Amino acid sequence: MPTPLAPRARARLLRWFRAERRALPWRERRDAYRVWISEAMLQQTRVATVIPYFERFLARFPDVEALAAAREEDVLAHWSGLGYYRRARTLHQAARSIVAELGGVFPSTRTGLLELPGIGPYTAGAIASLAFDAPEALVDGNVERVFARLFALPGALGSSSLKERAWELARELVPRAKGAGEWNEALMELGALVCLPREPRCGLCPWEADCAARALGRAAEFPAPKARKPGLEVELEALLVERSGRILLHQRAAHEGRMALMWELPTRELGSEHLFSAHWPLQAGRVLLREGEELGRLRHTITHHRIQVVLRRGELAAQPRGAGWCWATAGDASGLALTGMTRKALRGRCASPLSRA
DNA sequence: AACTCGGGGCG
DNA sequence: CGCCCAGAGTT
Repeated sequence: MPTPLAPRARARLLRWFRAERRALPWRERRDAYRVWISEAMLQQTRVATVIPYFERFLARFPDVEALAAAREEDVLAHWSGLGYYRRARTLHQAARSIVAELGGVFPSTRTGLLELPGIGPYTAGAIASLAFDAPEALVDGNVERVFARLFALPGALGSSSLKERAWELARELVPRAKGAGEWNEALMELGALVCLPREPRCGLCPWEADCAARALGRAAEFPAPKARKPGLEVELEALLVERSGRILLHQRAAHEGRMALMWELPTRELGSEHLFSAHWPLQAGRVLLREGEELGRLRHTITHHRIQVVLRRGELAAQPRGAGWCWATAGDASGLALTGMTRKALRGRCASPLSRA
């Protein structure tokens, strides 16, 4: 198969990247641990969102041993607000596996990396190439979009056909000897800075003359948009139970699909859909809570649910005891693994902002 | 192959 | 308000 991209074009991308690459915290030093944490956080999450989380996380868990030794709840607390909390759990499990089974040494091959929980095809390629400069390809949303335009590939964004074709091209194009990491990073950076989803800045692009979609005058039309379902409407009721300056929080069960082990205001779902729990959290089968006056409403969106939360004052019918309940001050709350919804509900009510030190 | 999982920022 | 983001795991 002929090389789909001329050597001059390849060199043009690298020249562009060396001139334009952003200074990002995880680019300061390239060890496997830092690459891994940044890649895990960056899954489906914007760079600007990740930066403060990355710095707090690295300060608290500076290496894989520190992460492995931490309690899961502490890891979750440092993830609170980032979303996709399974990432934090698999990160923690993988750290323990690396320390317990691999002597604290990071796998340096794609196949070795794929054995670890939370590391899929993209992240394995990223760690192998960025941290170890192994000749491994990667395809993320940026690369998929760049290739869809550069080669005018058919298929919707995220479709298996486009994704598979993008992986083939990525494997063909990645440097065999050295420089795989820089090449991969340059591709992603081009997607992040120039080959933007809505309005590509073709005038700034090192591949403007090479781009098939541009030649058709339809760069912005590639890739085809993904079909999306409308979010389901959900109405929740959350209770603010206060006692001597503290707020009652409830911890979601470990087996909950969503946001397991995260802390939240006691919550139930109104209406009949029951996409969330329809009842107040119980203790030994007993109802502990009664709802009082309405305090306000807020909107929150999680993946496919559009949620309206009615915030009410709550009263205790019995004394909550044992694990799964806590009385938190504003200060405590900043160190807890709160759900985003609870964080939002408490914002402005807590004396100090919920910034995690 | 289709679904699920958070949350935010921007046009 | 819709769209998309340095995806992975489950069904």
